[in-house]
Amino acid sequence: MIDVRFPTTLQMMLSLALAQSEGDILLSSTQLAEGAGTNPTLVRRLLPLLSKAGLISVTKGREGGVRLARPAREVTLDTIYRAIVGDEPLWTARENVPHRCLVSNNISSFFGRLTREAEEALLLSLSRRDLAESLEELRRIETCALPGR
Amino acid sequence: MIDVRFPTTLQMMLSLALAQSEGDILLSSTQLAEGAGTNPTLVRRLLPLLSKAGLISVTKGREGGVRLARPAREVTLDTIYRAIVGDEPLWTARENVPHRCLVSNNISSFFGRLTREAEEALLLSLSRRDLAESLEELRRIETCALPGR
DNA sequence: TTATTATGTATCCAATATAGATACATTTAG
DNA sequence: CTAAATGTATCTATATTGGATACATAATAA
Repeated sequence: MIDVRFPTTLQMMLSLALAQSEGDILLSSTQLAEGAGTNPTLVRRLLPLLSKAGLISVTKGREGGVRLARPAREVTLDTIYRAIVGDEPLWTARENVPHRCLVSNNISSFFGRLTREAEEALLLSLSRRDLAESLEELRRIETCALPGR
Repeated sequence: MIDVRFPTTLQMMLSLALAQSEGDILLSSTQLAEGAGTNPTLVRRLLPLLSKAGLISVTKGREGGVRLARPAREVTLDTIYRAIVGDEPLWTARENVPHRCLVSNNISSFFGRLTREAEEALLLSLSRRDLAESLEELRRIETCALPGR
């Protein structure tokens, strides 16, 4: 099964940014799930990760729900990625490689370095966008997609 | 199950680069598999991808085997990644997201752009290393790991 | 020509990770 | 106290990968 946690979380965060811009509205896990085309359980599994990272603020109980914990402009997409993925490296090498030659002896260290470098490049790319800017991009996309007349 | 095709392929390519530097030696899928801690079947599933990408040259039949098709200096790691991963995007968004609002209407386009950008950054990072340079790095790692006296 | 020894593939099974569904404990506002 | 939200546990279905076996195909040595 394909891992859709990052795209799903990103859509949740964009929905929260939109709700914030429309007057600090709280969204429930059910509403977030319907918007993202998934079910409330998955949303409720993701919320604590975002909450621990300080990106959202969650209120339990009646009249509770979810909102962004910071202005949309201050939430860059790399922090969302990190909140969901955690310490998991982008790529994982095979374990139990026998040590027999220059390559097999040191592939693990080498691959670790390579992975960290690539990850850094990836996160830097994500850090160039924030939620507010992304909402603007969504608006531009919607405008472009309108049928011409 | 964790996907180890890229790390495995990278190790195979490094082994081939080492074999090349030691006198254009051919390696069999069995030898490559033993070095990488896997089985010949997986290696033989990966070889055609590298071959189609023009990175290796494979000879069937008795006395056959695998060698690099180009000098190690001219094989950058991004081409290896592309050969194995193909067109598969780095991240895949969920399908069947209902179109109901600014976010859900346009998330698919937005996420596609984001993914392509991140992928580009990733490949650029990989393109900074080639196989020859990587062998040198393996040698440096091995030297550093020697116990001091 | 024949035996040997490579790769290329098909097939099957096992292991693993994620998504989805249900249920229920916990928390909080009214 | 009730209603309604999140937090979590558990189970199942599904998809993907890796490993094993077998065999077709190809090419070389003898």
